[in-house]
Amino acid sequence: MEDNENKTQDGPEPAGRRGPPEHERRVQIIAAADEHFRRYGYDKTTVADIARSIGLSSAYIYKFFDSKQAVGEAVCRICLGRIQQELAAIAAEDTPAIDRIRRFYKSLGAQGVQLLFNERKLHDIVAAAIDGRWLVIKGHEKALLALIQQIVTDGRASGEFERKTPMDETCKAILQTMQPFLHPVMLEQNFDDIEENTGVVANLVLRSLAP
Amino acid sequence: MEDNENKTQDGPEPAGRRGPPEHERRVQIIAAADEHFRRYGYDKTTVADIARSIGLSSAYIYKFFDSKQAVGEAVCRICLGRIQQELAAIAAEDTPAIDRIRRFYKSLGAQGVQLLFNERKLHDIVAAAIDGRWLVIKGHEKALLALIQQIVTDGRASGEFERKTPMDETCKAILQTMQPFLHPVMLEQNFDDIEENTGVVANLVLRSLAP
DNA sequence: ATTATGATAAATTTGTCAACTTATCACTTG
DNA sequence: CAAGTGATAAGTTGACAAATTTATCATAAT
Repeated sequence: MEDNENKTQDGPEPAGRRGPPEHERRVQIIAAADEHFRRYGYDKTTVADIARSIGLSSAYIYKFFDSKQAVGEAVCRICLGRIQQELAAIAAEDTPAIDRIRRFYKSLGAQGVQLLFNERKLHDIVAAAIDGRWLVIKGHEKALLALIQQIVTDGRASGEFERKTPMDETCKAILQTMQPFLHPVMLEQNFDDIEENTGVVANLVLRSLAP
Repeated sequence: MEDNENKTQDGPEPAGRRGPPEHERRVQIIAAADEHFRRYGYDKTTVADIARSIGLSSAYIYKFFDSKQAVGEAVCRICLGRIQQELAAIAAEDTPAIDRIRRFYKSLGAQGVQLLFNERKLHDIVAAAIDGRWLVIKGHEKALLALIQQIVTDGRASGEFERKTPMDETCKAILQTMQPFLHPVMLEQNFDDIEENTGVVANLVLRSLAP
């Protein structure tokens, strides 16, 4: 069946796991949690709710996850994974790196706003994840950094971008400039001109990358 | 005596005011509020606390301010005004615009961290102001934008910076890149490598501004 | 007129305690 | 032994009355 939605994801093994790593139940739990979190929000769904919806006792959930938060992280990972996937597709395109940078910013902003408006409850979980320093977030940033590096590397190879600045510094700085479109709190505040802002920042970054 | 601390500030008249604009009592109220907010935080100090500390009834406070929030905005304005002052000094320096940009970022980050660690209660008020969309914040951003424009204009005149990109776009984009060092929530999350980050972003922006 | 207040309605916060939730563990079932 | 649960301690939340706080107004003093 269609399992591994978490492939674009970060590091080796997700935190908060417990028990058999590859297990049908684990998948079911995450799916049920995702559904409940989406509908009622993280706070309002109890572990018992999740367990009940797949006909289990809540105790059994803890055979697979350390805590409710760990389930939250798993759902969050999937959510961020979807965002990463679209961005990864852009990064991997066979188009000028300049275009990819621009589209990267646009997609980031658009997906952020989409989450904010159409999947508010998930947006809230991501916000909670950042606030609570859930480490799924570190993974997300690492993933973005890798995608940025991919584009910059290509751009340097093709002669579109300058080659003097240390790759690391360039990528770190670019990631910083994405914070306004990445961070839920910022999105909530600036959603009204995200489109314009992604545009002008992408332009600034591109001027900066020019050879 | 030493009154007008709010000179570097934003627009014409601060919101939430009421009654005589230039009045000794107003100054006293703000001073008392500043002291209480600093020590006990915005939430924990009551209008009565402020009034009592200058020997007035709380009703009289409302002759000068629309609401407790309006008093909060006034205090917030002074706090942000101090930050603006330091930044204005940098913007006005007679040094290469390149240096000023770099120092602008550094100062922004340093002052943000300083507020976070040494004046936590004021930091919290600024956070509340942003969250509640108090309009003192819009004023702050406007002021920053003006300072950025000042530096960029100088840099263009001196030949340090390129002249093609519309001034407006450039400044807006630069302000966006400052969000990670400007926004209290971001500062709380990234304080540990603010110094490095202001550095790399300033560098990125300077490469972008290069002619 | 300007400076100032007490009384007061409406909104918000605080404190309390019962109900609920999280997480563990010893235990059962197939 | 892998799959699964009931009982339960510790921690958290919800409901709701009491207390406090915000904000206004009519009125007094200078």
